[in-house]
Amino acid sequence: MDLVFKALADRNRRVILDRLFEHDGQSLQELCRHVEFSRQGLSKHLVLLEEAGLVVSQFQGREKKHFLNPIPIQNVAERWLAKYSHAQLTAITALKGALEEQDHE
Amino acid sequence: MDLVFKALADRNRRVILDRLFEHDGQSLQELCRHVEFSRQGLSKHLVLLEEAGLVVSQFQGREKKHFLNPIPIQNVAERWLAKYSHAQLTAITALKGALEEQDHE
DNA sequence: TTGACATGCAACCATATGGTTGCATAATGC
DNA sequence: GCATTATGCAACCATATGGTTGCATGTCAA
Repeated sequence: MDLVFKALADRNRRVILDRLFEHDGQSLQELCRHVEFSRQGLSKHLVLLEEAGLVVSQFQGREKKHFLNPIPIQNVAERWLAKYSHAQLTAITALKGALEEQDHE
Repeated sequence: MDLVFKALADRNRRVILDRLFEHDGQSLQELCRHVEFSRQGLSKHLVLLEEAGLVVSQFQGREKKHFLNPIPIQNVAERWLAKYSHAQLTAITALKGALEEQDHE
C-alpha cells in the first residue's frame, strides 16, 4: 500500500492516471503528447505506477499499451481512507473541548 | 490537494494519523512514545501534516496538543478517488480486448 | 528563582526523487 | 536491407526528503 501512496504523491503521475482514465490503453508515445516532460521521464513514472499496480502494460508489436488498474486505489479507499471518512469533525469538536477546558482554568 | 497526497505518502506520517485517530489531542511528547525516531523528526512530520491540514494543533501551556482533521482526507476520497472507485475492472477488460485484437491479427 | 520539562529553530547529512542526455535494441515499412 | 519509430537502460544532476544533533526559548513547579 505504501507504493500506491508514494505513486499517487506526485502530481504528474496523477495526471497520467487521469489521461488513462479518459483514454485507456495508450502507448508511451501517445501519453507523451499530453505531458510536458521527456519520454524517459514519463517512462520512469510509468514504471513506478506499474510497481504500485496502478497501471498494467502489454506490448503490441513495438508499442507498449498502458491500462489503468483501479483496484489498488479502491483498496486504499476502502481499507485506509474509509476509517477517516467516518470520523466526522472529531478534530473540531476536540479542539472546542480543549478550548473550553482552557476557559475553565 | 497535492500537500495531502504528499503528506500521506510517508508511512510514518500515516502511523501518526492512526495514533491520533486512536487517541486525539496528544502532545508532541505523548506521540513521541509511539514512534521510533527522535522528537525533532516527529515534529517535522507534524509540520507537514499541519500544512496539509490533516492535523490541527493548539497550545495548552507549554504542551502542543494535536488533533486529527479528517476533512482533507474526505475531500481526496470524494473529489479524486471516487472517480476511480466507479471504474470497475476497465484495466482487465481493456487488456482482454487488446489480447483478443492481437489474436485476430 | 531556579531547575526541569516541552517545544522550536538551524545546521548538517545521506539518500531518494524527478528530471535530463546519450546510446542500445527491437519492431515496422519502404 | 535500411531508415524510421518505439522503447529500454545507464549515467548524471539538482533538489527534496527524512533523519540527526545542538542550542535557544518558554512554561511549570518546588
